[in-house]
Formats: sequence, structure tokens, C-alpha cells
Amino acid sequence: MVRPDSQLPDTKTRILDAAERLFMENGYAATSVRMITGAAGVPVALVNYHYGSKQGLMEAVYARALGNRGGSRVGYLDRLEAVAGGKPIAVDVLVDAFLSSALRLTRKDNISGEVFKQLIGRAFYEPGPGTEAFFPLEYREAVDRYRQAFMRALPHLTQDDVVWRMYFFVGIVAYAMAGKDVMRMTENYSLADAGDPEAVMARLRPFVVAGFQAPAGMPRGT
Amino acid sequence: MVRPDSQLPDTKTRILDAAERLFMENGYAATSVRMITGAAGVPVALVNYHYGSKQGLMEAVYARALGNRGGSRVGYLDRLEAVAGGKPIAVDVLVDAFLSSALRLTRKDNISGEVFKQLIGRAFYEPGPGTEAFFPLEYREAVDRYRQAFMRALPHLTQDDVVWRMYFFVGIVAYAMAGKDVMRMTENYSLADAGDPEAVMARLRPFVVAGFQAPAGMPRGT
DNA sequence: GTCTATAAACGGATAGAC
DNA sequence: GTCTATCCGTTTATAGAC
Repeated sequence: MVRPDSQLPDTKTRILDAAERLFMENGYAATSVRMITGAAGVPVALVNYHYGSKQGLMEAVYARALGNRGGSRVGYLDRLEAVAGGKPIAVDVLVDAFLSSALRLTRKDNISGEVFKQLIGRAFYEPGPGTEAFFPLEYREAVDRYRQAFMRALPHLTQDDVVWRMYFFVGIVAYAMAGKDVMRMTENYSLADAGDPEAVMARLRPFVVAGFQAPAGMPRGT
Repeated sequence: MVRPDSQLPDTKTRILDAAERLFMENGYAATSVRMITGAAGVPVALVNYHYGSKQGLMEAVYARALGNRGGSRVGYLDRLEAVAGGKPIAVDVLVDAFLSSALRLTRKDNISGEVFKQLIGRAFYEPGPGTEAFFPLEYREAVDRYRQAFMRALPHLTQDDVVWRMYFFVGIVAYAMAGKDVMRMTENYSLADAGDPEAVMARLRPFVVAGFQAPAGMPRGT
């Protein structure tokens, strides 16, 4: 277990690293165990030895990527509300907080921020193991807390309005994280800052904030 | 080829119907040819006979779903611009037009609107055959035309701003169409109108319009 | 056009030596 | 913990009868 003088990570970690990248690039079903072990330079059998099955490996990938973020997800919001002292928090602050706590990455592990984000984004679209298990449990509380905060900040909106707009917000973020950009927008128009998460957030913020602050949507020809 | 008195479609169409549904539900890699032929009630060999390969079948699914929409995609915008006579078209009208021409379905074929939408949405997130080939070619002109129209309507924005906001717009639509709703938002909050495309569009419109009209995003702490 | 039978390769998982 | 060899089911695709 202890190998302080080795250059490469141990086989268990190498498998996880390769799986993370390949699952992210191709998706779960289109990635074979042999592709993973081939990329990691280890024999196939080690996947089952270390992780039990392909599905177990996928779940380990998500477990490492999410790490111990469960607690810290609402921690930031807690602090904001403590400072606000009962008064509503401004929408732009909430949008930033939601983006940061959901996406911002300050890990000690060796996973890169880019990979993490695409991995999370993929969970929003691809059916398969690893995602169903923990996502609702981990995120449900955070979503509800933000919903309440947004409703306090936007008293002109109904709960349905707020939930829908959070849904759209999540959609934008997921697409920015995991989307294929099939219209080649960032390519055809050579958006210089496409690869920089901070820059994308800067573009995102005013769009989403204005969306939240928009008048309520008329349910039907009103 | 001609079977006017038969109750069921011919085998070629039945295969395409089943493939469309299963590819949509499970994704390309997770759907086997045998699942498709099993659902269609035909022997496996007919897939290769009619479509050459599994990939050919996938491409046929997309080809039928997109149909002859190529020409009509910018047709609506053409008419709007003719009516406007050189003056900018209002943002909300452009948003509606983009939604309608990209998503609204008035097909004569037997494909359902729901299936079509999820199929297109899936193209935005899943790597695999069928999508790369035609999407840029079919949509590039439309995207560029709308970009120009949005820029005329929003003179305070740079081209990068407009393209980014169109990108966010597409992201919302794709997520609303194909997303897994992994946070169970529409479920936990029992959004009554989640299944109704028109209702979702009504919720979407004010959010996106306000987002487009927002002040320009500051590239970095300005 | 339709079907059965089969080919040839690949999938995940395991047994057992080291 | 690591690795080779293998099992066995499933995969796509095809050959050839009807």
C-alpha cells in the first residue's frame, strides 16, 4: 500500500484514472474493461480484483470525484444566510454561490477539475450505474435550500417559477460542462475563452441572473 | 414495397421504429441489434440487409427524424425579416422563432414529437455515430442567420456575447429535451406541466429573453 | 424480401499459478 | 497483489436456403 518512492501510482489508482478519462470520453456502455486496462497498462483481471465489476469501477469513479463534498455543499449558503441575518440574499450572490458550491473544485486528489466537471455533467444525461445511487440523496437538500433562498430573493415568483428557472440554470451548466457543442459554436466563432471555466462563469452569470429576475412566465396566453 | 392492405408497416419501417425508440431510451452503445429486432419482431439479419450495419441503422434513424427540415429551418426567419424590412426583430420574437423552427414538429411521418425531441437532445450529449455527419452542415447556416438577427436586436452586445448566449439557450433546450433531471426537480416539486412542451416553452421564454437582454458580461472583474 | 444457422470477434468475469 | 489463461455469454455481421 505504501510506495513513497515509486514514480507511477499503484495499479488500483491507475485503473481508476484511466476509467475516469475513458468513461468521460466515451460513456459507460461504449467503454470496455479491456480499453481501461489497456490504457492503464495492467491486466484485465485487476479490475474485478480491485473493484468487483465494471459497474463497481464506475461507482468508484464517481465516489472519488464527489469525494467528501456532501457537507460543504450547503456550508457556503449557511454562511451567506448567517451574514444576511434574515434578509433575502441577492440573486447574483445566490447564482455565484450555487455555481461555486456545485462546481468549484478545490480537491486534494489528483483528479483534474476539467475531468470532474465533465464527469458530473455526464451523469445528467447518460443512463447507467453510478449516478442514480447518490445524486438525489447528496443534492436534494442543497437544491431545496437554494430554492428557498431564491424564493426569498424573488418574491414575485411562484415556487414553480423558481424551480423551473433552477432547472434551466442546471441545464446551462450541464451543457457547458458535458455538452458536445454539436453546432460547433465555440469552434466556428472561435470563442477564445471557451476552455476557461472562470471565463465561462463570467459569461454565464449575467445571463442567468437576468433570467431569474425576469417577470413570471405566463402559464398560457395571459 | 406496396402493401396497402396490411395492418403493420413493413419490416424495414418496423426496424426503424424500434431502433428509434430503443436508441432514444438506452443510447447507441447500450442498445444491441438483437434488442431492436426482438422488439420489432423480425429476424436479426434484416438489419444488415436493409441498413448495412448497426451504424447505418442509427444514421437512418437520424435521417428520418430530421427529414427535409433543412430548407424550412431558416424559412421562418426569412419571413420575419421580410416583414421587419431592415429593422431589428424583437428578441422575444427571435427566441420564439428559434424554438419553433428548431423544435416544433409538424411531420407527416409516424415519428412522435416526443421521440424526435429526445433523439435530437441525445445527439447533443452522446458520442457516437449518426450525429457528427450532418449536424454542422444542416445547422450552421441557421445558427449564423440567428446570430446576425440577435446581434441586430442587441446592439449593446459583442459577437462573443451573442454567441455565448445562444450557446446557453441551446443548452437549456437540450437539457429540457434530453436531460435526466438527475436532481429530480420535476419529480420532487411535482411540476405539473413538465410533460407539456408548450408549457415548458412558456416557462422558458421569459427566462431566455431576459438573459439575452442582460447587460454584457464583464470578461473579468470590471 | 425473409429467414435460419453460423461465423468471428468481443464482452465481463474467474480460476489458479506466482 | 499481480498476472496468464480461460470460460462463457453476447455482440455484430454474413452465408446460404427459401
